[in-house]
Amino acid sequence: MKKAEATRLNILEKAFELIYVKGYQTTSIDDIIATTQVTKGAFYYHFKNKDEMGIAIINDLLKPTLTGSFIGPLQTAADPLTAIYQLMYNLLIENKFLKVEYGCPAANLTHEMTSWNADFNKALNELTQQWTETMIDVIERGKTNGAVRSDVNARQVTMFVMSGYWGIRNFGKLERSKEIYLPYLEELKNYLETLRR
Amino acid sequence: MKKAEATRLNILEKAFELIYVKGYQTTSIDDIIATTQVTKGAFYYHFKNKDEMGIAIINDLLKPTLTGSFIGPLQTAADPLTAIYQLMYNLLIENKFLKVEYGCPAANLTHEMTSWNADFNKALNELTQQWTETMIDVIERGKTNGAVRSDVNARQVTMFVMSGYWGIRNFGKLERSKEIYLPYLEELKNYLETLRR
DNA sequence: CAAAAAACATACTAGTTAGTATGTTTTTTG
DNA sequence: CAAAAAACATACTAACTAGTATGTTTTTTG
Repeated sequence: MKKAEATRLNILEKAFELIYVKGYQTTSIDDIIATTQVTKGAFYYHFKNKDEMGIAIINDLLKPTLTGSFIGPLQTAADPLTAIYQLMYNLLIENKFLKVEYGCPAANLTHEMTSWNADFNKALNELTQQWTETMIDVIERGKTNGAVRSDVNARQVTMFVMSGYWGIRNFGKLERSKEIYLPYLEELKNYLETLRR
Repeated sequence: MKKAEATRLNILEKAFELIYVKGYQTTSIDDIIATTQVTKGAFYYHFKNKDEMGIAIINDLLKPTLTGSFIGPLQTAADPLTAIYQLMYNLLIENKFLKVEYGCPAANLTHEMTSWNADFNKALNELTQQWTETMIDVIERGKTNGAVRSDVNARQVTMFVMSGYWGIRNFGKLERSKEIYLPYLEELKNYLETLRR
């Protein structure tokens, strides 16, 4: 039971790529088996149906990535405000995997699926919660060690910052150029400075 | 040529409702003609194809609404910072048409369509530009009349604020409750106050 | 009011979709 | 190494999709 795991992972990765670019609804099973070179029998051996595969993408691919690229950099940071800015800068400008014209994979799925699919909603909610709670913790830590003003509401700030991130991804899709991220990042920096003690 | 216009408008309005709730790709022509009680012949008399109808929804329905509900309140305002906050509050909390679980119609279409459909991209870009430019003007006006600090970068602030709006709509879809808007709105208020002279 | 154009109605088609039925091959295990 | 289970392969189906072909009805206009 080792090759089978590889097949499953291969399906998830290729399917994720297609869905990131084309959207979930418009990526067909036939698309997926064509690009994976896996037959339909193999696909349905590993997944009960398309939605189960979609949920698996969130839980088995996105969650670990989130932990690595989104959560790790925050937790190890000395100064929380700089860390938040640096994280956003990295995600928007440096990250080679996320493409400006395709936006944020998690945000895409949220937009497309959450209104009418409870399973996707649950999985994506957990994903988001994890990021949110981490950022709240980091800010609270900053309040304790004196880097952040003590009257700052950590949850409010987190919601505000994360909303900005998702929203600027929307602009990116419209403009199809990372240029559009720059004024956002500048103002994010200004805003974060107002929280400093 | 009066009844025909009514038929066309009826199609656009019902189709928009369906698309707002279900998404563009997953709303079929058959769905639309079923809820409008209009036959397929009538539909294709008014629209060359599905995409032409989609673009018409943006240009003939969304643009006028934007002008009324999003742009008007900004232009007539005395204090720009309060006006921006009030606009966001109204859109998120008071507005009876926009539902928290379905998000922002323009953002939904942007997420779903812009990556691969140039016509949708263009129409949605124009829509967004109109709102952006208005907000920039309002802030610049505030700088002139002394309500806003003169070192504030109006475009940066606009991008930052509008990103927040779109992003918090994402959270709303996940949480399916307007409660989630409140911490965002509080922090928006805090942020806007830092721009005051 | 009659001819012409506009507006709508019905029946159909070719392609695509998720999913299944029924196999065969490969791997594991006693 | 043989039986059993896991992993994969092929061919099919029923439902749905956007769009069309070919009508009929309604409205406009000279």
